[in-house]
Amino acid sequence: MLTHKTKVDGQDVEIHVVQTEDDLDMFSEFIASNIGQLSVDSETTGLDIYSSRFKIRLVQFGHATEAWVVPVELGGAFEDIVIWALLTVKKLILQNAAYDLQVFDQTLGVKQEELWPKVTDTKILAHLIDPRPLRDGGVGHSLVDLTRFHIDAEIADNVKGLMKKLAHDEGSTVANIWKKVALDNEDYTLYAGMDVILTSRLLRKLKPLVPADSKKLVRYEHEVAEVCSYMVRTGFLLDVPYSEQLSQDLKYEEQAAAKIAFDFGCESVNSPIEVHKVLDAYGVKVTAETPTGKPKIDDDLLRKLAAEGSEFAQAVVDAKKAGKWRKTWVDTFIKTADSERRCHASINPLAARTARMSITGIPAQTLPAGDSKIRKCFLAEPGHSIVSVDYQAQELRVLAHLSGDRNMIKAFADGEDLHLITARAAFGEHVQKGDKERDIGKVVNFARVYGGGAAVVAKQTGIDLVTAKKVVDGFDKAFPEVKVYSSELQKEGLRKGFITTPTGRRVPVDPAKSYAALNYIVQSTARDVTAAALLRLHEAKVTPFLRLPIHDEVLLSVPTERADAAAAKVAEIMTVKMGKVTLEAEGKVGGNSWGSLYEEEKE
DNA sequence: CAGGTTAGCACC
DNA sequence: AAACGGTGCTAACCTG
Repeated sequence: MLTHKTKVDGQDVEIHVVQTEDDLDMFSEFIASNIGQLSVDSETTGLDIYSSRFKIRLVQFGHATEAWVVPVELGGAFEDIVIWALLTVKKLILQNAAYDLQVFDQTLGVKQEELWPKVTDTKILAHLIDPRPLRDGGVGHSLVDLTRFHIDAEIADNVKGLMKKLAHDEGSTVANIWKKVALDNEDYTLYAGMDVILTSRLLRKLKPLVPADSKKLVRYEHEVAEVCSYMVRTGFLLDVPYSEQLSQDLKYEEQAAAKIAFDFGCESVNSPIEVHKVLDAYGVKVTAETPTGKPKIDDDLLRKLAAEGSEFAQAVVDAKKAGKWRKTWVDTFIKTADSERRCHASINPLAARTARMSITGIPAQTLPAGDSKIRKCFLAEPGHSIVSVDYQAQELRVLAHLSGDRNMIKAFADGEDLHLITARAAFGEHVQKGDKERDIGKVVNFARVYGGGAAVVAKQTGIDLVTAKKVVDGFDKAFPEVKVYSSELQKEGLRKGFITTPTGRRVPVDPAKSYAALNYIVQSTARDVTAAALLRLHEAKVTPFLRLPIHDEVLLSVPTERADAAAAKVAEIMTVKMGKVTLEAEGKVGGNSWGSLYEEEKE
């Protein structure tokens, strides 16, 4: 057995590294004498839990002054004892539990279901204390960032530097070192052991910092994380032959368009500098600028030029689009699919400042919605249909409730068309459903939720600034209490530096952007409506059918013969009353692919 | 040259 | 008086 002795925050700490089976007796004594609570972490070959090459290497247990590192990669007794320890310790502390619990599930066969009820996740606590990432003025949520702020900056840098140094020593990179490094490497085991010691210390520091209002969110967020983690484990079935064909078709499209652009003298369509060079040579003046003052070459400009007959601009648009669709979507799906053709998107249930979720790996929140091509890559299970259940005008209904605006509440209660109301307040009572004035009303309704004004509306709709102002005023006239509520909220944000949502969540408000307070509370409350719905669906045993949450929507795969009934049932479970406003969910039943819900957009 | 930043584009 | 909120990913570009 190897023992590292070092100091954290001025205190002596010991990290014991199990090397032979003889060391396991002492390890199990450590577990037995700390059976109430320990922090846990694992080291693995990478982050691709569901790939066939993925392996677990080390598992670490520890408290504030002592850690044990077990080389589970060796299997046998090392693996057995770790499984026993995971199941035996009564409370487990982890930093980003969803990751390690999926690792244990996949590699050791310890089901997540066994462990979630006894987990405390320091990352969840950190987010409830301050949801901002480093770049937005927060302290970050990674173990290193949290250690730097709450424990000791030097230790944080040392730990971070350890793997960097190791990668350098071995002639590798930080991303690749994890699978290569020797299991008993001293830097590696020191790093591994330090992680659990720091996690234990973090829990102590973070617990008292969770605001009193947010305390009730602690359990709730662990449960949301749990349900999301099950969805990730299930994965989404990929139509591999279709995806491969689509990838080829897109590649062909991209190359054909890029060839045309090349013949105009543009070597790379993705380089704004290159594209500008060609446009400039043809006498096109670009007036719009990027934030750093360079000519702005975007889709808006290129489409305008294409519409005026520019073959070059059209080619650039086509090549860029085909390239993005292939590289960002289709090829990523094919690459990440496991041996059973399933894609496991990774869901971060608590991501944004507002607590909105984010989905990475397969960026499922951002697949093109105007064309079914990309979403057709994903399939319901054999014999199943895709079902989507989404909240109707979720954020506007949340706004109606929060602001208490009588007109808005009444409009929703009577089933009236909110976009029409805004349009009529601006343009007069003659506006009808199909009119373009109603579309402008819709843009204004959303812009108001986002904190946008007349300039934004003008740009988005193409109408002039004066008319845009008129419609924005129309909104304020139609729903006067929204403005009152917004300014009260701004004041609160400026006074306290944060606002508190109805669930008790603190959302920091930047003094230079106090107008964003309204959007924050609406977005965050809407997120909690969907998150709470996930918990009710889990309670109702729907989880095995869930595929993904997408903001105001939940996506499922359900047996085809029961699809209509299931969609109705899920909608019923999701629908909820908020004061005088009903947050109504509506189910849609599709065919075998996700894309089937996006075909032949009518109207 | 790895890793960070910028620009652009996909969504709610 | 006005104020566009939140995300992820890629290629190109920049920097230590």
